[in-house]
Amino acid sequence: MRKEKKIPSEAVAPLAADLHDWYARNHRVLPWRGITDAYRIWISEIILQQTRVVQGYAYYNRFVSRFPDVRALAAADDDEVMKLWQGLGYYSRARNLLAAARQVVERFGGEFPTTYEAIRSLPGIGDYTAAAIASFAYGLPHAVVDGNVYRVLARIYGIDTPIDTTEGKKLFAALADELLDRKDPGGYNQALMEFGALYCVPRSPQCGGCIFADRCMALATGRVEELPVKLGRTVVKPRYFNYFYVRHGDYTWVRRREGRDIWRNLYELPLIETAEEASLDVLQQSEEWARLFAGAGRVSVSAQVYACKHVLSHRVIHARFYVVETEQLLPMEDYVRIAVGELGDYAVSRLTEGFLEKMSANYPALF
DNA sequence: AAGTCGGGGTA
DNA sequence: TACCCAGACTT
Repeated sequence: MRKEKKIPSEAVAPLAADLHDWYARNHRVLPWRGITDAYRIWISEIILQQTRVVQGYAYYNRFVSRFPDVRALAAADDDEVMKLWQGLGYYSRARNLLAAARQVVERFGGEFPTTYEAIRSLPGIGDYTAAAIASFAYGLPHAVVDGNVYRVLARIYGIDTPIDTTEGKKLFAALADELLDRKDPGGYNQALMEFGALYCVPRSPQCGGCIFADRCMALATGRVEELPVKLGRTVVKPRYFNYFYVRHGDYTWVRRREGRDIWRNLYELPLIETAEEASLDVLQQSEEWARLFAGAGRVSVSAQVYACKHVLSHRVIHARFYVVETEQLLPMEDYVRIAVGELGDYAVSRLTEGFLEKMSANYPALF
């Protein structure tokens, strides 16, 4: 029989009273705070998934300005939504956002759902986001558990169960629910997260003046820097992308990325991905090259004009860019021909954006 | 339970 | 560098 792991939360004075007091004195003023519009709260929560406030701030303002309500978003063009999301990362959020807006219109008559279960059923909304919307917009008693909550609770209660395990997730969810202030779930949730974001920070928190210094197990045992525990192994795999900025007159070519891969629904230049670093010579002898430039006539290729390592959380992309001018107008299967000036209308990855910026700075004649 | 999906900030 | 950020979804 396994020993029941019970966190003795009764042994620690409840956090709510001190938390509310701290929040009143220290919280940031943000456009999605102090409102009850579930639509705007939802937009902010999706944008802020795995994203810092400073990074998402401008995106939020642009989004709610362009799409003031759920019906406006539901009617939006897919590419425009991707363009608004460009540079923010985790693009499935944008795709799910649009899909969810359309479901709100179809399933709920255009009114954002008002129960936890209904909210949770929308694409892109998991346990955290459903609890956030339900408590902030409707005052429903659901505890949020995000990275901040894991950290604050792990430290105060001295919990070293890894947070990225099923056991850890269940344990913290149960504790957060037990601690939730039922009189003000939304205010309590926001305060707990804000406390983690501003004060109980991952590294070098100033525990000296902490409002919980008298009851923090981690501080008492000198384990503040060790908690929370995460198993997390980040294996970074390399990929090799060879891009071609193809020109014929004022035309160039782009393609929308499809399939289960990074940057789905974003646009990119003609690409040959290789299993390892490849020279231009090798690329020119490949089948992909032949297929790409079939019917191009004489093809003149620049030397590599731009190269970089694009680092993602679990990938490092070794990218090389070349400029190609073709004698004939290309058929270029899979790619769409556009005027060079229209490049800016298409949502692209930060990698491609970086190349385009570099090009327009160094070779303005090509743009 | 493990893998995938971005980009940027911080020590 | 390594870790983290108002996580969700797929396999």
